[in-house]
Amino acid sequence: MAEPYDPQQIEPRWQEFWARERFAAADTAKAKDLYMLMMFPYPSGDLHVGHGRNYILGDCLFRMFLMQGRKVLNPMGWDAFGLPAENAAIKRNIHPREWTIANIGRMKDQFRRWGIVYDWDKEITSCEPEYYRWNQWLFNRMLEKGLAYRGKSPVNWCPSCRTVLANEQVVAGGCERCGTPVEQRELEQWFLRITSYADRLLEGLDRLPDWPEKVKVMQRNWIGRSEGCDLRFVVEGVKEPLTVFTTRVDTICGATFVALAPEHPLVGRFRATAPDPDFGEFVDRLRNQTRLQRESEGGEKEGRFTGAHAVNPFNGERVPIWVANFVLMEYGTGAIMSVPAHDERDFAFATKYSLPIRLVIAGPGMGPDTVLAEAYTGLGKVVNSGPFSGLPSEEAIPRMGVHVEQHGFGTRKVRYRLRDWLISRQRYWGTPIPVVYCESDGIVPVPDDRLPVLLPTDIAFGNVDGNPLERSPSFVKTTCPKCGKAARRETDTMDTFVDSSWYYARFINPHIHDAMFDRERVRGWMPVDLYIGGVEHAILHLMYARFLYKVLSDFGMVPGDEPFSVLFNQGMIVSKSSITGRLEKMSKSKGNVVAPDALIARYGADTERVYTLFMGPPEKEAEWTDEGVLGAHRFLQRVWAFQDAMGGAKARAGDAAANERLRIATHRAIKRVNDDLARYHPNTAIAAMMELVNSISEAQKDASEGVLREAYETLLRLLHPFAPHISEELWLRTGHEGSLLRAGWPTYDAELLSRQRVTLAVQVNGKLRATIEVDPGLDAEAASAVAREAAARWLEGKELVKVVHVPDRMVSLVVR
RNA sequence: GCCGGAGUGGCGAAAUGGCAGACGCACGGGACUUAAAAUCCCGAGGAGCCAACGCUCCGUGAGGGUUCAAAUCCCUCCUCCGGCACCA
Repeated sequence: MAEPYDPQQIEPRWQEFWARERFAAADTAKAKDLYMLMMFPYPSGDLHVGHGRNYILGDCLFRMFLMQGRKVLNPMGWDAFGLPAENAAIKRNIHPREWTIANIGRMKDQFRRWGIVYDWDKEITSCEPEYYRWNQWLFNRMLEKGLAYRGKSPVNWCPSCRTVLANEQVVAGGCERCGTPVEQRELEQWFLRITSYADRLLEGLDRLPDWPEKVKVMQRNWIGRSEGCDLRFVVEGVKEPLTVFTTRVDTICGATFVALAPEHPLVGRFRATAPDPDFGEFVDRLRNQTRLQRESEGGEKEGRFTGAHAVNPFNGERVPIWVANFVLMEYGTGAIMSVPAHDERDFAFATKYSLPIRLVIAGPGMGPDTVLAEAYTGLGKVVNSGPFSGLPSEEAIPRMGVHVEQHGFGTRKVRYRLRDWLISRQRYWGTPIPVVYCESDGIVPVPDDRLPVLLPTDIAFGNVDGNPLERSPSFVKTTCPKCGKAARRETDTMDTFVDSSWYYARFINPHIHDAMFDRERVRGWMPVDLYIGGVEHAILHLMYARFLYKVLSDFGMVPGDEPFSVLFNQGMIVSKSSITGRLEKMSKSKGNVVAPDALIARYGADTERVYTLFMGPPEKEAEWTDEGVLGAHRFLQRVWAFQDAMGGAKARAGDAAANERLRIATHRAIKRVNDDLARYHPNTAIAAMMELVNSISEAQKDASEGVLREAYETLLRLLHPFAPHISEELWLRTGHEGSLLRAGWPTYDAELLSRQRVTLAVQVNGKLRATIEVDPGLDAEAASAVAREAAARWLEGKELVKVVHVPDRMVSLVVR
């Protein structure tokens, strides 16, 4: 009898073995085979079982690929810059670097204890100068091409994190990280011109069939492309024209007023002349509102007449100009032509302020004189619009667009919701933006040969306002690279999403010192063939990475223009919160974190791995339960117990039928595990292995030694990617030398499976009436004959009208 | 409001046009045990009929449709989750 299954005794030994044998080492100097990658994590410290899902799934696939003899690059690194390190520094009075490095150590250790193997020779830590200097180098290139620029605009400011944020980092009006309502501030900041790539970012999505539809839709919505016209209205008494943007130029003759955003530059001119005495006060109130405050007003429309009028270029009509709270300065031109008949907001506004509503689009069942109870926003027939009346909207839009350009009323224009990427952060723990401000030369980039601009270490962290970098005289005070005179260094650092936008290319040969990455090898190894990570990065990371990859592509530095061929989003693991009582993502504040340590001590890492992979399809959310863990453990214990039974079968010929049954079960299991892993369904692959375990159990007493051995050793090989420690240990005890990782991946005997008798379902009028065992490959006539016999009872006295035969599956008899 | 995704036993789920509920959890019964745990074996969607072997009907959120055949495809609706949201 073997001793009881004790993971504590076997797991550490194999973990050391895999590390020592460097199974994960990939030689990227050789031709590419496969590049798989998990999104590199932020080293926040301890990992819980929810984090494990991502890495365990990746390791499972990686081990299968290795067993199949593939040469796989599977690296890991650290997205090591970021605010939590800085906050920890303030709180505990240690340097962010120290905190970060300590966390990296802990997380690496956790990976090891999970039995996860990476090619650690390729490790990247993004807070190291050897990495971040290439952020600076890339910034210089983008500056040269006009893709990086300094601009003044209203930006999102998080008062808690004390930094500006990109649009993408504002969620429901609050800071993505801490939830604090974001304020608008007019600041001069650095931007990357992602909007010039908007169309290519959209178009590229169509060439990514193996990305989840959900992610592509989210990116399309975020980019928010709309085609329309910029139209110039002449404003009475004002020289420069007022430009509005519309996607519905076919409705222009229904424009009964023009509305401006409170922040619109023209608004100031009307302060003195506007008829309402509270005009100025009204405008100031709206301007001071945060986004959140505006939203909380629940869409209530509000506005004031400016006293001024504009002229509709199409029909020469004089319409009043209003200031309205629902017009956004951030989108379009900050001014709109309002068509109450065909826009819900305009309708509500016109109703409230008794402005005229004129029908110009007749929908189904409507005529030119139809009185509307609500806005009709669909397409239809143009009416009340002079020469354009009678056209359907679909035709009117392009025709009137041409008319606009021919008569100089404006231009056709494509606009996007997407804003340029604001990368300045008023924080210490990030890549310094490599720029110097000089009295005489203005903005001067730090030349490449003086990179990296290093983060200074003489920093006092504390709960004070402003970027800590501003308080480092050695950093701020510098000289102008052009004229050599005293100058001030930029103290903002880059958004850490810059770091994660190109790291995958550096992984291929990360120790290169004279370049951002090894262009030759990158040409051979990009794109990433399989990218695994959480859906929370659907917009932020995945769009920035696609953008910078396209930039690098334009620089001729990378092949193709999409970095990730296949994207797999694993679902979250949730568990019941002791605070809210609901299923929540694991977090300390929700009191529902399951830490791996106790679990591994009690049941072993293999149990956690098997349970994690068995919980459900990995792309779906799954609930962690302690009972489920037990089931996974029992499964491994049953596998462990087989080592005794194998001895009992020595030199036995066994029962022929039992032998046959077990062989079929074995080969069916191989096929199913293969098929299921190929479609990323480890859950059903494990179910297939459980069935094989059941079959081996049944056959233990009467199958031959050879057949039992084949079944058992096949099981160990199939099991390896899921439960690597126990499978290696049992493989060794079975008398094999060396690692299962080099033992090859089992293949199934297709011929054996194809000659098995099959069960035919027999239906009569769509209802299952019998099942019959037949030889495979039975033709329609023969199948129909046996089916008629089996279902004779239901055919009596009826006329057989039709027979449908699905080979080896079913016969459907239709009777009257 | 718009856009996506989902809804199947007590629970996690499987089956993507062809035998609904594989596999597992929890549960019930039995074996082993002084006992318990562990382990092993058996049972199980619901309703009804039968002494029994078995048989019948119903059943994948609701309703309709296509089909010999629908969890799966189509239409209408409901609920939940996620994303975007005064985007002109």
